[in-house]
Amino acid sequence: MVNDPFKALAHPIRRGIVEHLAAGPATVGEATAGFGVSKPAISKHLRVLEETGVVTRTVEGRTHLLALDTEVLGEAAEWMEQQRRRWTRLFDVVDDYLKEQK
Amino acid sequence: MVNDPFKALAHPIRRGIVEHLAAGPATVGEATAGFGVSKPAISKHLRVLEETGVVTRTVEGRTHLLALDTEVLGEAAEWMEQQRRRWTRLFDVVDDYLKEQK
DNA sequence: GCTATTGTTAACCGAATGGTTAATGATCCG
DNA sequence: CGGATCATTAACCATTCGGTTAACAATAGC
Repeated sequence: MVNDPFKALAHPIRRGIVEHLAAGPATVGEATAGFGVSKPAISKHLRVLEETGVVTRTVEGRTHLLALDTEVLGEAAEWMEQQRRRWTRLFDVVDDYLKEQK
Repeated sequence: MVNDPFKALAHPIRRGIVEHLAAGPATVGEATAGFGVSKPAISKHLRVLEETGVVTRTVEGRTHLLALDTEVLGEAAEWMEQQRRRWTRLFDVVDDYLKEQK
């Protein structure tokens, strides 16, 4: 089991799938067209995205409907923003201090 | 060369280093204490973070001063937020439509 | 019922990742 | 100078990752 959203987004093909699904739900074929890899390769990428909870799947007949589940995506983005802001705030404090010295 | 911020953040130790540096610059020893791996392992993780531009290094005597460079971090967070929002907006539209049907 | 379509699973392979120990560089300090 | 300290590089090893082909499963449509 993977369960790490950053790891899930570490591969460009997987980010490509997410980008496609951000426009709305799609079948496997639709969401993964044009990546230039075989179908088994795609299947593996999808499993990683599912395991982290980034993507959900609904089987409808012989096609599988994929959709983004943005909760995990949001949490990960929030983590990054939080780290960025903590550092930026400190940087501003130091910057102000340096300006005062002049 | 790695140069992919998502790949750089795919490893928990590397995220741990980023978290520490979000509190302010630190030496290698400070920023990487308590991860329970050898120093060469740490060196490799640092190289990955540097190659993506997430972390910068300033050599000062025999110690190396590390600091976050939040630009790349911000770009990655922005990408995720953008995907999330695009999907959420569509979801809201569909949701509203379904409510109207009642 | 046969065939095409959609997608997965199984088995395998090479390359990358993440870790180790041993040796090396470079600086500080008595 | 000589030792202690901070950190990297080199060489090696096991595991994971990302890809392949071949075979299978399940539905759709003639």
